[in-house]
Amino acid sequence: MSSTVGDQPPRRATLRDVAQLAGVSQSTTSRALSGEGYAGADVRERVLAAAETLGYVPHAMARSLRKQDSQTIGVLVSDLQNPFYADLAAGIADAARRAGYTMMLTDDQGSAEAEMHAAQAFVATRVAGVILTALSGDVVEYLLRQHVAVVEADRQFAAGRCDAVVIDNAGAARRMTEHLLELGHRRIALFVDETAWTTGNARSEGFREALTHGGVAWDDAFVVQAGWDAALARTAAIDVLARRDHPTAIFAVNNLLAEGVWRAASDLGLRIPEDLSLVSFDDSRWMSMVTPGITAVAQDAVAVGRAAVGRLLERLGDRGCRRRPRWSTPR
Amino acid sequence: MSSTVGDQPPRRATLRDVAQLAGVSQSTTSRALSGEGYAGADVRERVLAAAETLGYVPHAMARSLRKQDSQTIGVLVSDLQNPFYADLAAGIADAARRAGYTMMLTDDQGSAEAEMHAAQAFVATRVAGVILTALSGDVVEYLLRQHVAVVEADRQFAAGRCDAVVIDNAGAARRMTEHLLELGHRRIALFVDETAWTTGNARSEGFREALTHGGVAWDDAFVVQAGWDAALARTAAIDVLARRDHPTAIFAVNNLLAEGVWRAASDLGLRIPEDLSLVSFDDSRWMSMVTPGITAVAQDAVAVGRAAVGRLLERLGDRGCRRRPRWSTPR
DNA sequence: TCGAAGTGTGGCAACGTTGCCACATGGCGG
DNA sequence: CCGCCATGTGGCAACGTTGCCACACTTCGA
Repeated sequence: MSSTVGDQPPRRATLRDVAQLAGVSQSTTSRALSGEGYAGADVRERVLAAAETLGYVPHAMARSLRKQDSQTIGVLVSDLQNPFYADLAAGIADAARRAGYTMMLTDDQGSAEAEMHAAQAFVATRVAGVILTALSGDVVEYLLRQHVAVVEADRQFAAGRCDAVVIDNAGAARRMTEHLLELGHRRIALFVDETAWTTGNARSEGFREALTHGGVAWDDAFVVQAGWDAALARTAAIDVLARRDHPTAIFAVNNLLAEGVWRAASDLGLRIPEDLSLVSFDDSRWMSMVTPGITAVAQDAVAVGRAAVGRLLERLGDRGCRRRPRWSTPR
Repeated sequence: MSSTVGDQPPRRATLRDVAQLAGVSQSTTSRALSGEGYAGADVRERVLAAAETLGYVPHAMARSLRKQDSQTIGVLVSDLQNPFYADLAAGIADAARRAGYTMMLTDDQGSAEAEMHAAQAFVATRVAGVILTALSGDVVEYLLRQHVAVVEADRQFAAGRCDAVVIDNAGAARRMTEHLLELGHRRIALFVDETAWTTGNARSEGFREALTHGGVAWDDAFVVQAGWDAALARTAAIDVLARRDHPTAIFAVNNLLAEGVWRAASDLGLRIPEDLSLVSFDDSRWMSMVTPGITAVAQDAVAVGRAAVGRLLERLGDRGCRRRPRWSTPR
């Protein structure tokens, strides 16, 4: 009666509003909607109807604040434009959604500062956990100090201190190299990104093992630090391939480097695989389109993402059995 | 004195803790940290030191709840594994980070249900705004009913009812088609995804305009509803190209369809561009690698993403001039 | 007939912040 | 000498939820 006469308050409906409309207390309304605790059948019905008419959507932040837990996981990858990370993110998104979690996603563009910033944002949001492809151990240490559940994906900096989902990089690299040796190659170059990362390191290891085992001498000149993008790799590859005793095969440890090498070969008029064999980690779509084909270790990044979510949920003690909310999805 | 003797409470430090350690009230602590309102120089220093030692990170949710605003934007795209959407997301992520916002990202895998679910999650989180590539007008309507600021990207379902960032699809398609006509092509097929979308529709329009203007009769058989992925497009293309009066050029309205057509041409042993001209929307990396090259409308999805964020911030009345927090980034 | 259990419901505090207000100083002019 | 401003600081309520507890009513067995 004495209320203001504003036509339509642009304010979003709150639990209090629903309670008032249904003519019951907030406590009861909460119980009716969440399905925890007693609530009479008729009351429940009235409450649900009221919620529907008001278009009530519970305030996730308020809920989190009160319950001291969050249904959000933080995800931090290196570069969304790289199909490997995009796939990883897609896998995480899918699994997270299924488990009733939402995903807060960022990429650092190889910048440690951006990475740290993102980590802080995750802590600020009190995410339930974080999945990341780190640039160094620093962020992971920070997150662990903040008691955040962390799962490392793809590469590992804090082995033993938190969960990780990684593939057998050394083994795959070894098998790949053995394949090249079987084809008769003796001068094989390795294009590697970041040896400080477990991926680059393990793949180098596998490569070296296979060479040693195959009785091929290790040649430092054939290990190329090819930088972090296709353009740099292209330049580096042109250099290497222009040498007199150029390699007859190149092993690129990721899709970007493979692209660079491929372009370099194209620049130089080299045919693959006649003039140069090219093998790679990360099976990208273009590899099957490009004229003669490239052999690649198919890394199922989507699966890695899903697995990472699985690990994280396990770690959180959540068995993935989330209740569905009671109110129906709006039309 | 009478406090419990737990060694290290795993509980995260709160404003209250910082205040106690600094020996001032919560109010003062809040002011000192946020930089709003009075705070003596010495007090400020003590508070900052206390925050540092405790590793204090402000609780973003509590802040949002109190201030009734959120520093998060919701982003909903169709498919993260499609480079177009990945780029879009990357652009959004970048611009959002710069403006001090965090991003909540999901993809619906073409599922309207997943889309609606995500929209509800956004509302529940009380995001500041949403950027999306919608599947239909329903989600947009829902979000608008909930008074959420919405920016449509790539395609538009609620024209005039909310902001949108779209390119001149009709114009670009027209110019592309004109190019083909100039090359002498008269039998041109259009591979289109979803004519209910403004993208597909406008591109079809531009195509039709160019044909009409160029005096080429419209042939329904040359408009192919090619489905939503490369595999379907491939099959469809094989069908079309096997006809006696097969087209001499194909215009694919997106990168997936172009890939399908390219593979079909490859299957049939057709050379591009000698036997078949292929033009496309979305300039993907593979197009420049694949042997003879494909002409494409380079859509800068990253830029679209950035622009969408710009629009959204404008809409929110935020001029992008966010204050940096006072505490330094942890080591 | 009375108490105990069973079945619902409401009151209230708390989660971690912030912003309004009131209050405590000190220096100053009237 | 008193009141007033400027400069700081603390108290308190509120944001929207949830969960504990207390309470009211019904039913039932002793």
